[in-house]
Amino acid sequence: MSEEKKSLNFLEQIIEEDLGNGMSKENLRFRFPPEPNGYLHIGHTKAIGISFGLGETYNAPVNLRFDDTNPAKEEQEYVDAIKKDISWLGYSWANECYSSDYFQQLFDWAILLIKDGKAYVDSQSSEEMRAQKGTPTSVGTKSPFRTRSVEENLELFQGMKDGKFKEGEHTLRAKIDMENPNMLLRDPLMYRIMYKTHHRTGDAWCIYPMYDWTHGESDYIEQISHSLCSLEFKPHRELYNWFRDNVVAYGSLEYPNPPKQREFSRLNLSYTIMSKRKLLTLVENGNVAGWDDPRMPTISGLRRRGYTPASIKNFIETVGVSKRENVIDVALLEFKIREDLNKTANRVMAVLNPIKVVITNYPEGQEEFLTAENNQEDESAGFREVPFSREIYIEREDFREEANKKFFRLKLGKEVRLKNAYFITANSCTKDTDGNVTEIQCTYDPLTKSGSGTEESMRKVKGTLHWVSIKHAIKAEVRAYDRLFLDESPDAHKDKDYMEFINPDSLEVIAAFVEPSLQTAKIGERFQFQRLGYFNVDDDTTADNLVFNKTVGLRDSWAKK
RNA sequence: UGGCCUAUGGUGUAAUUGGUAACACACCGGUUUUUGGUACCGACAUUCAAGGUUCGAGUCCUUGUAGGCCAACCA
Repeated sequence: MSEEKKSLNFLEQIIEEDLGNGMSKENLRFRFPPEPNGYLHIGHTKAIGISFGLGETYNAPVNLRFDDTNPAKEEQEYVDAIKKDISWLGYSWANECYSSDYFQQLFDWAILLIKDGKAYVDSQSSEEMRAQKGTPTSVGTKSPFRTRSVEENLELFQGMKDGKFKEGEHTLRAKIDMENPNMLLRDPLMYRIMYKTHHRTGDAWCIYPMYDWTHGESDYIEQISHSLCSLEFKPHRELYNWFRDNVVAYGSLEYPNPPKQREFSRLNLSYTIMSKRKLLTLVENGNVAGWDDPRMPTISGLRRRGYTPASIKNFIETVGVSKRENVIDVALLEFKIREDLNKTANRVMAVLNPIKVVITNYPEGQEEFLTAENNQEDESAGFREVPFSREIYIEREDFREEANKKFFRLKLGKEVRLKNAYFITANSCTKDTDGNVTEIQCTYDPLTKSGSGTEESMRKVKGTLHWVSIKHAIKAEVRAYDRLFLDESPDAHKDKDYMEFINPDSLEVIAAFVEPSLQTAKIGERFQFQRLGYFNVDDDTTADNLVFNKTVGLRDSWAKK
């Protein structure tokens, strides 16, 4: 209704232009094409958000295609994890596709290219071919096998497929231009021999197609209109077009619409890395507990950490799409999860670093249940009862024997409010032989009960503290996380390895006390521990061991001093 | 001694396509507050450089400068 004219990003502009030039809206089709060789991370979310987002805005189908042309690196485990992550984000694909479904079609087209003199079997070693390839500043030279006859090429290629040769003995190459300034056009490899069992095709094939040959033709077969990928594939576009334009000659009846590739910049996040290979290393080195370790920038890690799909989608939307290199501040991601959780997470009280408080004028043995609002941002969240008694825990850092006026919390002779309870005044404290405070003696004012409406309860005090009743509190393990790397761009240093920046203190395990209502908390459930941050129940939780992950802290303008 | 791509506040993204440079985060300050949270208000700060075209340039032209990508039988 509101015609807030949302400005189009450059990809949307391209699509609008194509539509304006006569492309039918029904022909719009996108795809997200991960290689199942690792887990998806927040960087992939950008690509997912772009393609699936375009699918939503144009009501066009989006395929999930596994680019599974290298059985040496790919596994079913990753296929399953990727599907789970995309579903969790809330996207659904039109078709679940696999590049391996097209192996036969690709092979047939390769034969036609050979017959047309556009591909040949090379029988050199990879070293020899690399030497002939030239460099970015010097041209390449032709392979001695480049002029093989069509008949010989056909026979050798069939032999490759039939398993008559050893790995490395022959390859199939496109015959393009060894002197092209774009090195990808210097007779790129189309097939290599590989005796590896594929997670889907088993041992049916012993030659596997390369990325460039496979990807564009898979787009073509699926009739993808806009094949969107990240910037590093820009040089591949020429090759993408070469294969496409040659194959269209063979397939235009069955596949009328040739696809086109466009590139956008990938997402980088400060204080973390976004390389599957490097993330794998963290897992294998034991720097983290696994791909879904809450410190990992993987989707499964973020999920376990307590991030919501909505917060991640909002993040991606805010980040935008362009063609320039960028590093997004993690603070934006953190803002997005706080923004979401502030509205949806119920508030509870938990004490992470306890110190005992005895309310000396509260009758021994007495207890009462006080009414607490679950979420003042959401009226439908309702209320709960929290037990109060003579002995409670508060945070150790919420008490000082003496402090200046800027310290709003408990100090000797001063009054503070206990959230949802009473006002208390600190009168004295007990210390151990080292001088550490072990107990604080306070008195409470019975007339100040929260919600009682009394004049006393309306009194203004600067500080409000959270607390738990010692008798009623339950123990919980809290895992607090810090950033995995201490450097803003850990893998952007030419002279230093990213491993040098690993934060040795990225995980802190805390024995905490939480209010009893949390006894029934379910795995995955999210809460705000008041004044501390947002926490969710970890997968490791068992009947007798409650485990929380700290998703993110509250914004804290006091801690900054 | 190559080819391609990109340059807008600290970070990212916009700018009706040549017409007042805006939005979000971060940072700083204030108001409200039973979370030092939230909400609200305010401040700071920007077109890579130099020329040129034009009444008018972030946008067009020229020349530079800086950064990124490209030499795997990986994707």
